[in-house]
Amino acid sequence: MVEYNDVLNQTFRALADPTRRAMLEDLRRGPKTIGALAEPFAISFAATSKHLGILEDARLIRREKQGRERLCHLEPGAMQEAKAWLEQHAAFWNSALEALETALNE
Amino acid sequence: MVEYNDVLNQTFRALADPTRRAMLEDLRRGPKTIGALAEPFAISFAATSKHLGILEDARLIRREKQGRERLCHLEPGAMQEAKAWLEQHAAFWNSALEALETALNE
DNA sequence: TTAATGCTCAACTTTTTGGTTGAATAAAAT
DNA sequence: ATTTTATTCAACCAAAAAGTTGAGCATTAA
Repeated sequence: MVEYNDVLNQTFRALADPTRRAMLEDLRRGPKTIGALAEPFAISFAATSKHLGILEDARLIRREKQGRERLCHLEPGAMQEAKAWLEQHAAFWNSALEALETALNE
Repeated sequence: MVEYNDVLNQTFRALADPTRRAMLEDLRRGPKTIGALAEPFAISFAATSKHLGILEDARLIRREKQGRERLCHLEPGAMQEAKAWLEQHAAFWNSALEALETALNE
């Protein structure tokens, strides 16, 4: 396997799982404990913890110890590179389609 | 595993692999045959064909039969949903940061 | 102090992924 | 007509991912 951009790899991989995306969406409503995040899913606590570990490795969230609980927060910034990658591709298409349009109008 | 958005799943999964991202980037320079796409990588023809199958399933490319070769083209549009997802998240952060800034300026 | 709660860790299983090789197919070149 | 070229297919393999269960560790509540 090629390995030249770990950040993009980790980000896209983290986002490829619907459970993890749902957790990120959940966290937009504010910080939550692991238990609260696990609740909507039919998976074990440990599985949830693993998903959050992947999100944390990808710097998409941060886990903060708070007494015996752990609060998860969204982490800004990590998504930027992935977003930039997609936008660059979209830009390619926009310009390609514009060129086509221009050509058709001639 | 939860399964409520196959399009996002497939797109992000397809983009999570660096070989596949490199192939997409390669295709921005114009359509290429499978052989040409395989060339920069130390993997077999069959492996390349599989990667392209995943990209095709995700509607990121299209394979067009052309004689005994197959030309691959980038496919616009499929990336939009993934891009929109990321932009929505980024927007969340922008507004959160703006709110913070406003609060600090008071 | 003991019991319960919130979470992680370690070991294990199953499924998916990314790769291989060799045979099959279809078109092009000889 | 035969061979070479371009690609796919099928069967397989190893490693990674996603899940499980049960033990272990802090912290809080009784």
